[in-house]
Amino acid sequence: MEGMSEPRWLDAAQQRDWRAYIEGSVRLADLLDRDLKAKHGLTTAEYEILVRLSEAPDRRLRMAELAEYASQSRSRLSHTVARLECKGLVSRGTCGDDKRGVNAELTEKGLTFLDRAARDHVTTVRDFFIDVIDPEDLKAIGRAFSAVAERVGKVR
Amino acid sequence: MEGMSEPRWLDAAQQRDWRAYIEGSVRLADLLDRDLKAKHGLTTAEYEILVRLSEAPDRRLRMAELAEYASQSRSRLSHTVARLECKGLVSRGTCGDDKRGVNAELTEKGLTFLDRAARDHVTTVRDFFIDVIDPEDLKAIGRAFSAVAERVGKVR
DNA sequence: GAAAACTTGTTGAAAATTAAACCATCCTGA
DNA sequence: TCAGGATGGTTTAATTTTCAACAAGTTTTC
Repeated sequence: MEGMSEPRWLDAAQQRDWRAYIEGSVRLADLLDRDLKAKHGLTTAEYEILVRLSEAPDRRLRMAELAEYASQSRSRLSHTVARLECKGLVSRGTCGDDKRGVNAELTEKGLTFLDRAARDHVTTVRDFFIDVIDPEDLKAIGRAFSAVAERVGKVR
Repeated sequence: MEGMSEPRWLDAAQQRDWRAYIEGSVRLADLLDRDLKAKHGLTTAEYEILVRLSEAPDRRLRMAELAEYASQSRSRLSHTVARLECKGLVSRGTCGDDKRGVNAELTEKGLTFLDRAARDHVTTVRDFFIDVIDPEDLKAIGRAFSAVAERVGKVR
């Protein structure tokens, strides 16, 4: 089966849009990273974990679920939660029914820490993303990336 | 100046769109990374460098420019180009006028290697991004992220 | 024309991420 | 019931990225 067919290349406009997306998203991610690190000593990955935990019932989730919500591999999550535990922002405990399971829980300290970080973060997101984009275009982004997430999800 | 004013939080729709973007973009990036690595042993960062070089006059650029085009720090670029040089895909030489300058150049081998990788890559981009998105929404993404890139650019 | 200030690119170590091996627990079916 | 296989999570090692310090070259300033 080595009859490699000619790929359908992107047309000029698609190419331009795709490139714009790559450049914009990389630069934005870098900025958010630096911002979060400078002001609160947090990685974006760490921040994401704190957010998901804060929204969970009892501010607690099993590692596997947390990994899913935060779009991280389990291995990565283990390392990152270990770091957050050192900082006292998260604590780990076994979960009742399944003895393999581990629950990560946001500590009191973690919650107040997150509150502060979230304020700054949302301001930056606004400054460099939301406020720069036409509201209709933002909706389009929501639609588009929901579709992408779903499409990619099927293959994981 | 510690009169921290209340941040303007995102409204429900903005929140939803922002989250969708984060999730979709992270999952897409992961997928593209894995795909490129599995099929060609390349990082996305490495791939990006090869692409920029291939488009430059004489397939050659100064490190600083390359860093700019590929949205990478100079340090990171140094390391990455070193790796690519080991693989024989890129070569480095001093540049004439400014003795501090270093030119990175795509080798013949690098070019043919990139050709193959690009085929597969564009196919995956199509499968999981372009073809999943309404054409009008893609245009919106182009507009929006151009604006974001410009906005972020000003602050670097 | 020389000192100060800045730019370019690299380096080495620390931090983070990925990949693969691993252990313990849980589930399934014969 | 118990053997085989799957699942959940951690761990170790390899790879990649970041951070800070640096050497060498250029520009500015006086």
